[in-house]
Amino acid sequence: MKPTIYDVAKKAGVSIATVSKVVNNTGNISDRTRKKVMKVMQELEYQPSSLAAALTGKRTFTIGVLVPDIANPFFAEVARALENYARETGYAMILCSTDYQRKREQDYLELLMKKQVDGIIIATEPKDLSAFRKLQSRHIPFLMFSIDHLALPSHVVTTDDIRGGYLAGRYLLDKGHRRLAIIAELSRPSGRLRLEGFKQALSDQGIELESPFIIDAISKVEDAKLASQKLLHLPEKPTGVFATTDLIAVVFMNEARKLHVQVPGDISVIGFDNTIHAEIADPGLTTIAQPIDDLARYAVYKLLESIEKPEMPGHRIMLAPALVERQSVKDLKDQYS
Amino acid sequence: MKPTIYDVAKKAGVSIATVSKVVNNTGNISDRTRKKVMKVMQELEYQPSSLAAALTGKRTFTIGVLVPDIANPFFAEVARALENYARETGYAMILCSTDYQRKREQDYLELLMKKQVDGIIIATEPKDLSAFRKLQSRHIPFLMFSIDHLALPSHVVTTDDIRGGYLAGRYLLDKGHRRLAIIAELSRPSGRLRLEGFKQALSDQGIELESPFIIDAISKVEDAKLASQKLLHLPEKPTGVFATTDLIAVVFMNEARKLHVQVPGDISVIGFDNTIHAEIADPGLTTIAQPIDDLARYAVYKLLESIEKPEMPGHRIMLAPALVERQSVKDLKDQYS
DNA sequence: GAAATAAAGTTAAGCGCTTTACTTACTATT
DNA sequence: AATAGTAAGTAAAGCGCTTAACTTTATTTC
Repeated sequence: MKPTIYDVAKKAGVSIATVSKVVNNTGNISDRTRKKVMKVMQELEYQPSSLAAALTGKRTFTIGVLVPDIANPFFAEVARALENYARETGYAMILCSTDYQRKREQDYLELLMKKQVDGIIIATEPKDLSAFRKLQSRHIPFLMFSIDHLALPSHVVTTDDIRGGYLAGRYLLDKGHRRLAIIAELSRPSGRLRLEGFKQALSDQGIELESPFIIDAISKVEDAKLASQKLLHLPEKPTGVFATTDLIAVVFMNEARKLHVQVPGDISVIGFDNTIHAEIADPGLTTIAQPIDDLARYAVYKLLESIEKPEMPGHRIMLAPALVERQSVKDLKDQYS
Repeated sequence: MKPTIYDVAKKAGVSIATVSKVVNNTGNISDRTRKKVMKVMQELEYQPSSLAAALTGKRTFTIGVLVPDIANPFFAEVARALENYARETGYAMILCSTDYQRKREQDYLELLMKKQVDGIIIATEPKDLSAFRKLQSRHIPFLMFSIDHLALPSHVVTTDDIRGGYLAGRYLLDKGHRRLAIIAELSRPSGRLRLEGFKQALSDQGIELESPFIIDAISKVEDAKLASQKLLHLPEKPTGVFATTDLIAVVFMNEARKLHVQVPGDISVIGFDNTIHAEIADPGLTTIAQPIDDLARYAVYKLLESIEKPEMPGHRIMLAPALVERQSVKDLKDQYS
């Protein structure tokens, strides 16, 4: 049987209170006693039950992480980064894929509350605001990750999507591109913001993005294919395309190749997210990198902060994305390329 | 404050034992009382603390999952499938990426023990057997996923890698290929088994795989590039290549293209895992699919089974992989292709 | 209608820990 | 040597729940 604090106390000839103090490094314990207790703990391979500890008002040292789908490489990387920072601070992470379903979201939030997690990181667009209000009324700290939701007074840590779109646009312009198009996930806020930033960059140069050059797509292979084909069959093809996710960008490059349209020879492509897709793609995909590691660090630290001081008002932290240059964009001003 | 069982009991005018019985559907409770208690629970938004329940000897309804790296698409899909089946049975999943590091593995196992998880699924090659023996002596059920370890008497659920390699080999042979090569992850058991199966298929046809055609690689972009180049610069190039992971296969295809070697025109390629890479690749990558969903289902169910009856001896379940045909292999017997 | 049986509830102990309030044993101060 | 002050340790209550053992109430049986 797993040894308990009583076993340790008995074997060491002290009270359980003393053992508890040794374990938690609190109170006054002589060096002699401390050593004796530690030795016994070693011998018994004693491990305090965090369950019991949590029941007495201590933390559970567990956080919940809600993502839409962990099988999506972007969220997999997010989860990995979050996990790293959580582990560093002694926290375990319960992973929850909501699959964009309201029911799953609700179920998971309930589960997390039952388990009394210390806090929750939400990286999925909320379907059910009332569930979140319940978190609030229960004083369970939570934080929106990469999702901005004005209705919720929680902390928010997100990439500056507008800026990302702007960067993409300006980069293409800098490379001499003027006839531009975008394939954007308009069904998602981040997609719309990226579009907005992109438009902004163009209008700063007096260029307007016309609606045939704005194509809506979901970031799934099939849908991205259709969108790509639509774009590739435009009577007047753009010279530069911004896809709001790497997956869309890579699928676009494949479709282009099938039609003997060279990338970047005939059309330049820029993606978003800097996932493994961008790295593997051929040519390497120039893309806007979300600062995933920084986002994760801020997220975990902010969450722990509001676990400690629950009354803190929610901050909104927006981190700048960065351009990662690979080979998918041609410099039109460079006649040798 | 979060309401407790006492709050419910008081408001409903019954004892806490009665409330407990209503919650767990045990004992004898009249319909009238049950309804009354349920109503109060609703009003108070009462949620039983699984912490407290677990402390009284019940399950924690939490399992731990150890993977090497959740950011790796294959493990991301594994995690997703496991998560689905865990959730279905009311379990939460604590995710742990060991990063192939002994220290992290140990830390996480310790964490999971402290949290008193009901069981652990291990999808990473054990670095520290003694840690696992500790699990055994503590009677914490665990299960090896997609990893076979003879020293451990636990359940094992894995893909039949030998068979997978065999399938790959036979498929290439069926398509008329005779000069074959393999890029294999020889540092990992699964890679070695896949190689073995591949060799077997060839030797069944009286063909021997010679050592220049066996190239070792780690499943990372840089290393896969080097391995691919080595293969592509062989004086006598093979007509068919088996890469033991999709990532290697895709990188190989890219390197081939750079050298103006057509896939599948000049060289056919077959991968392993059927990850998103295979789907996105152009041409679509023919690959051996691991039955991830089935593996996950078996894994979760077997684990829960041994949580219920801890004394059951460990079974070894090996599921057959399946070939997924796309466009990366040319049929040499078909002169029109 | 009394005794036996079944149904519906309750009491109280215990799960493994933390923590407050308390006791005991020293050390320092005058 | 008496007093105060500090250091080291303990006793016991309580966290929110489950459950065995028990009591009370209702139902059946002859």
